[in-house]
Amino acid sequence: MELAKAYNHLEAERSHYQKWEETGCFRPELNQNPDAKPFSIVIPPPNVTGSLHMGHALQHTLMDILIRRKRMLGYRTLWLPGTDHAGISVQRKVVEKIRKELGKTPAELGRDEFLKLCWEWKQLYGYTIIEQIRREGASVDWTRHRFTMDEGLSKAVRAVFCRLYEEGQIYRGKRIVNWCPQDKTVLSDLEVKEETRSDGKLYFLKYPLTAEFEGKFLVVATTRPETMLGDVAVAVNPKDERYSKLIGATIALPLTERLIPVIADEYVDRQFGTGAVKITPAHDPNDFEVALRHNLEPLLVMNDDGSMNESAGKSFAGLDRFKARELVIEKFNEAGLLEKIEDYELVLPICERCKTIVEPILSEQWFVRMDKMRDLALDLIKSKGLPRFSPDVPHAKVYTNWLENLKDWTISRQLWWGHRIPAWYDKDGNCFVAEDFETAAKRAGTTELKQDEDVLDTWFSSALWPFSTMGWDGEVTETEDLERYLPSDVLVTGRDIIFLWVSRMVMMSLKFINRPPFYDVIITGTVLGSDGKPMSKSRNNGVDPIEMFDKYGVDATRIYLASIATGADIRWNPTMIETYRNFANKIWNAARFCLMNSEGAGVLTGLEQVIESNTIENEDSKLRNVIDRWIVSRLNQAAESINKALDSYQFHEAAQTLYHFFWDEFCDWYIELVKDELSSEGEGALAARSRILTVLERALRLLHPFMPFITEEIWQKLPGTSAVLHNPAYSHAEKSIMLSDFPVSDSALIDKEAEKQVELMIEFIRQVRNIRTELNIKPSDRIGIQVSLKDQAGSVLIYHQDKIKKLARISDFDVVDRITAPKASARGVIAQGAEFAVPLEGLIDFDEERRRLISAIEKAEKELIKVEGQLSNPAFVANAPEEKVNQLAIRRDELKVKIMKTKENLEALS
RNA sequence: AGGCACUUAGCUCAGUGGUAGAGCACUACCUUGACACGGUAGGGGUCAGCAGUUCAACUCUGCUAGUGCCUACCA
Repeated sequence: MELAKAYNHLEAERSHYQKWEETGCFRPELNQNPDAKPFSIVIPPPNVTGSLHMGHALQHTLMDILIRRKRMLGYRTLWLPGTDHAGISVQRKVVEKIRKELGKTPAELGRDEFLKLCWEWKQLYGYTIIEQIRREGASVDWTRHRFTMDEGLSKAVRAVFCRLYEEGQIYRGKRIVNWCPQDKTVLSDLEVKEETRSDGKLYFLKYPLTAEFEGKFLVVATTRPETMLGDVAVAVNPKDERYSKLIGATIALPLTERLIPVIADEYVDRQFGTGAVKITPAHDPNDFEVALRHNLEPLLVMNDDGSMNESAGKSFAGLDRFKARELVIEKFNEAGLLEKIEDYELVLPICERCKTIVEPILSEQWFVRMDKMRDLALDLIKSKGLPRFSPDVPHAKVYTNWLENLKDWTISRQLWWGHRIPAWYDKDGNCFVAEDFETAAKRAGTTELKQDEDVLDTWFSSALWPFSTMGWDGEVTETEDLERYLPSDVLVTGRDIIFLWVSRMVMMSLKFINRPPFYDVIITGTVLGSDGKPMSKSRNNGVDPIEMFDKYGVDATRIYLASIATGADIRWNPTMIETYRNFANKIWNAARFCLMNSEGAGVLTGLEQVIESNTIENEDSKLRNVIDRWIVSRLNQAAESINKALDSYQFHEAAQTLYHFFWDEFCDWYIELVKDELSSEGEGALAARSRILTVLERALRLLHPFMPFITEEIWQKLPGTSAVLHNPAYSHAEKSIMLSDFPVSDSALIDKEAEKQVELMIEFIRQVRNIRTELNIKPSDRIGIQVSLKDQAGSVLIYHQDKIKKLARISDFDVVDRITAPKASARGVIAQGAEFAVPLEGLIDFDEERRRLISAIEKAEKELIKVEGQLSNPAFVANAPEEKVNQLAIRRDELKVKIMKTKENLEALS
């Protein structure tokens, strides 16, 4: 079997995913072990708005790594996929589409027609996203795919709404809410972002007093002068002596015909502005509270599109709020009532999605009470520490603090696309909440009912996602999936939706299922552009994951993403993805080499066979198979470290271990050290070929969760792979690396002695190579070498001298008791008392060699001074752990020997 | 305004109470039958600054300076 010279990722990616999906590899039902432990992840459903971005690719990669590894370990693994209807985002897109294509507004189209177009949109983009998730290699169970507006999930939404309403946890009321005049809907606090404007202004308006204070003014400061049209009072602090006489006085509100009182309220800060505050209860939450306390009627002066309404007066009605602001100032100025305008840095609330300035406005909406639900979530994290956030700092604390200060949740939205609120009104305005029209009608005693026009916040259905996707719909409350997979094991998501989503899933699951939705929450960082700023269209610094897949391959992109995911923000680094593309190529070529030399060989089923196959009686097998014992030991340590890292969600550590094990240890040393055996004609060649195939195969298994495609591509081609290598739970299934048994460390195969001996060989080869380079010896020149060795350290070098000769390009390897090489030699000292000399008559540059030795002595002496300094410190010897002291003492002796021998060499040279 | 995080080689970033690491970039050499998306050998850092705890601090504590993020109803 021969592989192409370079790895063609596109070809591999095309074929394997389809095969996996078709053969049911992603389904938990494939697992035939009745006692298999479940492991589940529910995907955060991507919005059906457009296409996936790098953040998705990152999160999906991490989830897939966890899932694939657990599957290979024999868990009954479910990764449940789905998509979100994303109410406001999709509605905006469709509104834009019909405006462009039909020149119509939603109102002109009508609700039903508009919704039809929304569903068409969902079909199209939902499909795109599903295809992209496939492209990522995500091993999700597509047979369980859910959409937030599927019938069952919608039923769950209605059931939850009704039950919370019946319990009084959902109510309808008039509150100051965040209003987006562009989207014409209310927004929850979490959907409102802030923008600092340094060019803001603070306007000081003079309000004329009446009656006994005729001719006097009260000056108020405001950033939104147009709201003065809705003023119902001016408030001062009751303790403010400047104004105490004016409390109870009347103001003739300019530009209106209205008279408003001066009132006293603790809310007013005497230090700020003028100490007098205009009270606009319909357009400011604080003012609303003040008005409630003083029994003042709010006056709404704005329309839902941000223009002024009739109540604002004839000259303002219909004017946009910002035009109205200009006009108010102009008129105040004309009347001599504008005291001054100051520059003022202000923070504007803006709509998260359309960036329009949000208007606080009095409106009737639906809310969920948060006090009791909040306590459910708080108890869970305080008493059981759930969910466990990773990284724990700072998220657990931020989450807890947020819950403690939680306010009621505005759940109605003035949209059409979404779950319509299951509330009906009779002609007298009485409200009937029920799961369907028939029930509502029965309760109302009439069918003349009108359903609430509004839909629910998208996050309402998302909050039910962990259990609604598993079949819970209020009527059906127990399913096999729920029993088995809830709580799911891990949630992988971004920081930005801890409050919006994570907290609400916790509350709803506890409330309705009486179980947490998940145990662990992995919070990933944000993928930033290469300029260090968040990726965005306007900055043009976005990186499309699909383009990366095409250019570098899915596997390279995946392991790159895994290698940097620490929970901190990630700056997109184009050179790193290239590094991992190169890594994929390295894997490919290593496999290519192994396959070129696989004649008659095959993967061995047990790793211990790698050592056994190189054990021959009546010979010193310990020396013979030391290199195999070394690589098997290193492989086991890699497996241990990878498993440990993934158990604690340290993906980058696992990625690094894989990279260095495969490249540095397997390719650079193991392959090079055994190369000669593979191509030999001798008896041993076959076994050696099987050994290298086996080590490669295990390495591929370790790599598979990170790089599913290339590993499957190669694995399928390795001679000797079959379902025998599968985890026992999948022994019946068609062969695939994704069902193979994930390597776990076998302590019996960890061999420190072998590691030490091979390290000695490596160190020896390195030193000889170093001498060659430093003394400018041509690569083509073979050199002779004299070696003086001690004990068994030496026996390894002697036994494997042919390999050493090849790798260090040595012609003669003379083992001697004492170095007798001529003066004109380069010398080296290695650990364990071994030294060597390279006689180089005519080639050696004395000065060069002297410089080299002096530099080596200096380096060692520098370290020795440090080590001796520490050892001669009585406090150190007394306080430091004995092991540390001993280690250092050994190091001191080593250094001393090394310095002494090197000095001898230096002397011999002169 | 509060809270949190970050500051390590030219660049992008790992990392640990006990001799500073990776990738890229850099220098020199190499068409060595897996791989130039490669190989070999190198150079390069008083781990932001100051002070403290400790036998020992890049690692723990405090302060300072920059940078970033989150939360908050101040007109």
